[in-house]
Amino acid sequence: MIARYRELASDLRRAIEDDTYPPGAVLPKITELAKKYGMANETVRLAIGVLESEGLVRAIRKRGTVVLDRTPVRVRFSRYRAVLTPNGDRGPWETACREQGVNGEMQTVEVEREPAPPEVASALHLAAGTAVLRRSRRALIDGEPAQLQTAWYPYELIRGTPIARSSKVVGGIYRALLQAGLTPASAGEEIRSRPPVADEAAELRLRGGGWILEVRRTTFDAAKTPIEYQVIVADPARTIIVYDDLPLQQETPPAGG
Amino acid sequence: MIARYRELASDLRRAIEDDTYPPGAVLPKITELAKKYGMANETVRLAIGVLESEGLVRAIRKRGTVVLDRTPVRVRFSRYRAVLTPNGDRGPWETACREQGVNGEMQTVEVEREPAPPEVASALHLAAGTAVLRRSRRALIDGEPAQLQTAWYPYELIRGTPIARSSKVVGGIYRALLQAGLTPASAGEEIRSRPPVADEAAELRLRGGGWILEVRRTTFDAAKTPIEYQVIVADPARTIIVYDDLPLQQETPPAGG
DNA sequence: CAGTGGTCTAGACCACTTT
DNA sequence: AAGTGGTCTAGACCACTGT
Repeated sequence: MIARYRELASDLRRAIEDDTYPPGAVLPKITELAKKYGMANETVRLAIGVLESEGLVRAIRKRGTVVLDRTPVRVRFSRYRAVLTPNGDRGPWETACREQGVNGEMQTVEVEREPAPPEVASALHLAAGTAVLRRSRRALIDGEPAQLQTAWYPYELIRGTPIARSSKVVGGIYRALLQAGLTPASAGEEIRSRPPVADEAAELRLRGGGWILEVRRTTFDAAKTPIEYQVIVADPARTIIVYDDLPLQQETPPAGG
Repeated sequence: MIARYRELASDLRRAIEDDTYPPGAVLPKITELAKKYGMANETVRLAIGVLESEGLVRAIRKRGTVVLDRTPVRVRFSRYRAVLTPNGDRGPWETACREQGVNGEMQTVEVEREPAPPEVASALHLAAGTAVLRRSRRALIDGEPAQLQTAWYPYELIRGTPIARSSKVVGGIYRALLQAGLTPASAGEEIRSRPPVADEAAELRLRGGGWILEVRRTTFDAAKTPIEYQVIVADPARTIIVYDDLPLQQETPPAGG
C-alpha cells in the first residue's frame, strides 16, 4: 500500500527532475494541488515535506514552494597540493568553483583565540584547554551558504603571522603556513554524513530533515606534528568530495613474502 | 516560535543521547506520550517522524518506537593497500569490522554479465553496451544491511577467473585481480551524500527521509587502464570513510617556476 | 497587510507485525 | 486476533514574508 502523499511526492519529484519545474521555479500553491488531486491541504503538505527533506525544494510563506538549484561543486583533495605552489590569490574553494563555472566565494566569519575544545586538543595532540586559534569561514555559491569551515591552529605556532589576523588570508592559508615556516606534508581526512545541529541547519538554510556532509581533516608537517585541524560542514546538494590518483602500492615492500 | 512537535523531538533526542533510551530500547507508545504532553497523537507522530528521518529510531507497528544502534565502522582507504598483501581470507569490510569490535559480514548477492550502463562504460573507458561483469554485494552489521556494494569489471579482463564465478571470492577481489595478472596501482574516489532511491531505502531498511553516503571508486592498473568501477551506498549511521596519510608534496616539481 | 505556508486537533479508519 | 503505528480529513488558527 502506497500512501497518497508519497505518490504525490514522487510525481512532483519526477516533474522537478524533468525540468518541468527548473531551479527557481515555483510549484503550484498547496491549495491548488489539494484541489487538483482531491486531497486535504495537510496531505499535500506531507508530500512537500518529503521533497523538502530531500533538499529539492524550499517552502517559503507568501512566495510558494521554490525549486532549489542543486548543481554540486567537485572539491578535489589535490586542491591543497595545488595551493602550495604559487598560482594566484584564490583559495581552493574559489579555484574549484571557478573551474566549474560556479559563482563561488569565501567569507571569513570570525577569527578568535580560545582554549582548545576536547576534540580539537586531541586532534592537534595538545593538552585540553591549550590556546588555539579558531578561524571560522563560510563558502558561498551565488551568495548562498554551501559550507561552514572551522579551522584550529596551535596558537604558539601561528602567533604574529597573517593567519592570526581577523581578515581573509590572501593566497590561501596553506601558503601562509609555508611562509610562517610550517610545511604541510601530509593530511588525514574523515568523512561522514549526519543530521545537522540546529545552528548548522540555520546557517546552511536547511529545513526539515536535511542532512550534511562532514569532513574532518588534520594536517601534519614533515615530522608528523599536527599543524591544523579543520571541520567542514557542507550542504550535500552542493558538494562532492573527490580524491584523485590515490596510490595503491605498498610503500614498504614486504620483506618476507 | 518553536513548534511543539519540534520541542518534543528535541526532548526525546536528548533522552536518546543520554542513554535514557539506549539502543534497542522502546520509546513510550504514541498515545502515552500524547497523554503525558497533552498533545494530539498526530503531533507526537510528527515528533517521532523527525527522529526517524534523523536515523535515531524506527517506528514499528505493534512493537513500538525502537532506538537504533548507530555505532559507525571506520573504513580506511588503506584497506585496499593492505589487502594486496597476503593477510588472511577476510576482505576489507570484514577486517575493518573485526578491528573495531563489530560483528561484520559480507554477502555476495548476485554476479551477472551485462551490457555496460552509460555511467559504468564511461568510468571504465568502454563503449556503451560493452560486456561487463557486475558483482552486487551487501555488507552487514549484526545481520542488518549497512552497505550495498556494486562493482563492474570489463568482462574480457576477468573471464575465467574466480571473479567471474557467482560466489564469494576468498581473500578479497583485489588479490584475485593480482592473480589474474591485473595489478591495481591507483584509484580515484568520489564521495557524496544524497537521498536514497526507493530500492536503496528498502534494502538498507531506511525510512522517512533517511540519507545515504555514496562512494564511487575507479581502480586503475599501472598503465592507467581502469580495471574496476565500484559504487558503495552506505547507511551514514554505520559508516565513516577515512583517508590516512595523504601526501601533500608535489609529485612533479614544477619545471618552469 | 495580504497571501502563503505552518501547526495542531479530534476522530475515523487502515495496515502491518507480533503473539 | 490484538495492538501498535500510518494515513487522511476538515477546519481553526498562527506566523512569516514580500509587496
